Amino acid sequence: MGEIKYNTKQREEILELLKANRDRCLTAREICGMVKAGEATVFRTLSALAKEGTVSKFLSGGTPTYQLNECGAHHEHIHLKCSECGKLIHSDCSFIEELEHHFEKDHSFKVDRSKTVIYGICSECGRGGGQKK
Amino acid sequence: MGEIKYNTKQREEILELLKANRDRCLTAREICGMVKAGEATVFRTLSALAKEGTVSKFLSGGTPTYQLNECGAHHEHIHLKCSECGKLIHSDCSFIEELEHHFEKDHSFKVDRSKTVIYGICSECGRGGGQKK
DNA sequence: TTCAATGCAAAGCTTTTGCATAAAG
DNA sequence: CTTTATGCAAAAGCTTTGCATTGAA
Repeated sequence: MGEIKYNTKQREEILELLKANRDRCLTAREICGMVKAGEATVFRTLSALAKEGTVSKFLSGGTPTYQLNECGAHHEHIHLKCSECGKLIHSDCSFIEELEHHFEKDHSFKVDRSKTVIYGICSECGRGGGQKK
Repeated sequence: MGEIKYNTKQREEILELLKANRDRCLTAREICGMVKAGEATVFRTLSALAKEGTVSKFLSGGTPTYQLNECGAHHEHIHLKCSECGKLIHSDCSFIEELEHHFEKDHSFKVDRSKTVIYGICSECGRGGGQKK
């Protein structure tokens, strides 16, 4: 299934799940558990979607995870990921442009927002001293 | 081997290898092949070093890879990684402070420099139109 | 109908673990 | 000596593949 030709329930369900979790990263395993589709289908679908650019694959705490790429390369936001609770925050503010501008101007480096993740501690965890492990 | 207490030849050799390849990402498999240490030791060492922040783990074309993080957690720089050639660039400029300040002030988000990686296309690849696949 | 996508189960990899042994301090 | 790190081999995980079957167009 290198390229997508037909639409199927399975793929739709996987996409629905990813949409419902736009702000989280899901592992392949989690997706398998949440969808009525076989493992092979999940992996095949995810890799087809990743190839298309519809989803992105990240490394979250050592484990590969997938997340909808609701933007294409041209959306005005970047991801902040909390190392404590795992939350993925979408930062939409205009600072991103400044950031891109800086790296492009001073380092000739074209930032790819869709892949970049800034790690740190989110407001909740920073305040409360962290919740989960 | 959660924490490192003793120094061993194996670990030294692994570190040497990583130093000799500061500007590349190596897979665990490659490292196994290039060092006289068992697989288990390589993995244990890499994960201990990653926990310490001495090395970073990336996802390079779908495969996890490791690379020396020649800085320590408290150094004034952030990493830029080229999605094209895989090069890891250390950006030392003061913009980092601005960046941290912004996220802390406007988003109450404490950036962790040692974990953050900004993806994009480096000057060489951007210019030449990319070299390797 | 036709051809792609699914599902299952097996195969292939990668990474982790248990335990006896070797090495560091 | 005491305690940690190593190595091996086995186990556990994750991802891919082959092939018959199902489902889309």
